[in-house]
Order: sequence, then structure tokens, then C-alpha cells
Amino acid sequence: MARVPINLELRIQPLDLDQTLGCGQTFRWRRAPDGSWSGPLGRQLVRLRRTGRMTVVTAVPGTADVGEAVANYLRAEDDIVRIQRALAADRMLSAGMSRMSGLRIVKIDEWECLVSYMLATYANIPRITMMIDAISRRYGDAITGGVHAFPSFASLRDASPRDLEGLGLGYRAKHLAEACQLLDGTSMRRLARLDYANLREQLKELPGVGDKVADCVSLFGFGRLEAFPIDVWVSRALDRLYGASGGYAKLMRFAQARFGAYAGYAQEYLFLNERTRASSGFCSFTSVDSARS
DNA sequence: GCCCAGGAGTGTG
DNA sequence: CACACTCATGGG
Repeated sequence: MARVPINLELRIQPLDLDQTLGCGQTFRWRRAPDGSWSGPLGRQLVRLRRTGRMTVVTAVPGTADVGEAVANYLRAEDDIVRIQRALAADRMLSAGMSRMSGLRIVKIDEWECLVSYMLATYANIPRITMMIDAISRRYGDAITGGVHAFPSFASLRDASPRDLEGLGLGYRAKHLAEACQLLDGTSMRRLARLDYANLREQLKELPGVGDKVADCVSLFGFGRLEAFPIDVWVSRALDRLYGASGGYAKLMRFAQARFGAYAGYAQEYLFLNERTRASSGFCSFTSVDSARS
């Protein structure tokens, strides 16, 4: 593989990189002061930059399929305008949605997504980012510039639980180690064939995977847009905006009845709105300088 | 120091 | 079904 950068342009619209890569659905992208974003995609380090209607893609080491990989990651096939128009029928959503018109749900690698959201339990986004960086540095192949690919299934399966704990994962280390013993190299492909209801039930069989994590993995990892992850922020939003309260199953039924096939997008709008109300910023930007060393 | 975090697991009423 | 408690730890 020639370690030569490759450059190309993609036309994906609408697309706001800050909203899409900095909103907390994915954890490995870093924003540079010039507004470009860089992150590992497979075994390449990809840099994305918007120029007008186009997205400039730079990849190291460049492979011919990087354009397809980026388009897949950004779900280029999703008709965001149509999805937003459908969801705008809901007055509660339409209010805050216009500020997020460039937000796209991303399609993360299934294995990476599963591990990432197992680590995301009861931790804030900066810490989740640090944990994922830690296991990548320790178990992932080096790409370039100190950036490592996300560790493969085999590399994490062979990791000792004690070693994982030493990376600051806390009680999540045990869940991750036990989950690896229940999976094999073909598990993600098998899960991908299931419908959403069976997928989330199968995911919940894994230690450290409950309703919320199963829905995050269904949405961001397996691309099921009907999934509606309910965390503390979404739960507050449902209560505040709709007066909906109760357990996960009840709120899930409420969301599916109200938002339907695009519940995942509705969830992201509600999540960001509610989190923004509590704090100041829209996105949790992590600068290139502070996140790498 | 204090509070809380894109929860899960287990036990109890 | 709803709560209550514990888990292990670091960012803000």
C-alpha cells in the first residue's frame, strides 16, 4: 500500500461537519482551527474540509475506495431535507431543527460502535473520547502522526482485563472483556442481518449493553434509523416538551409512535437541544492540540 | 472537594 | 411496573 495521500471531492448535502462530527455521536474526529476535521476511518487517516457545496477528502495512506468509505460514513444516501420536512410536522422538533440542518447521522463501523458505546455508560463525552483513544493507542494499528486505527476484535479479545482496567476504563473493562468472550469474528455480520427488534435484543445479551447502548449501536453502528436511544438528556426533553415520562419501554413506544422510521434523527435533535439548554456550546469540540500527544 | 456523566445490573416493594 | 442501590473514575 503506497503511503501517498489521496485527494478527491464529494458532493454531500446538506452537511455541516461541526454538527455532524462534533455533536457527540462519534468520538474520534478532531477539529482543526481552520474548520477541517480529521479522524481515522478504517486504516486511513481522513481529513474533511468543506468548500462551498463540496467536501474535500484527503486520506493517508490513500486508497481508491476512500470516497466510497466517506460517503458511506456520512450516509450520503440519506435525504436529510426530506427527513427534516417529515419530522417538522412535530412542532416541538421544528423549532430547534433549523439550527441543525447540516447534521447527519453517521454510520460507524459495527464493532467500533459497540465498544465505543459500551464505554460510554455513565461517562461524559470528553472522558469517553479519552477511553477510546487509550484503547486505540494501546491495541490499534498506528496509521500516521500518532493516530491509531480502532482496535480489531481479535486484538481486544486477547487483551487482559487487568490491562484494560489500567487504561482508565473502570468497571467497563470487565464488561468489555466478558463481551469479547461471547463474540467471534463473524458476530457483527450475523447481527447485521437481523431486523431492529431482534438486533437490539441480541445486543442486550452482552454484558454492559442495556436498552440505551443497544439503541445507540443499532442507530450509529447498524444504521437503523428507527432506533431511538434514550439517555438522561433525551429523557429530560421528552418530559419537558411532551410531558412523557416513565420507563424505557414506555418512552420507546411513545417515540416510535410519534417519530416513526426517522426516530433516530428526532432523537439527535432532541438530545442536542436539551444539552444546549443546559450548557453553552452546541458541539463539544475537541481541539487537535489538546487531544493528541 | 463536589457534582455529574449519551447506564447497566441486581435486588426489592 | 417502579424505585433504590452499587459499580469505578475523571472531566468540569
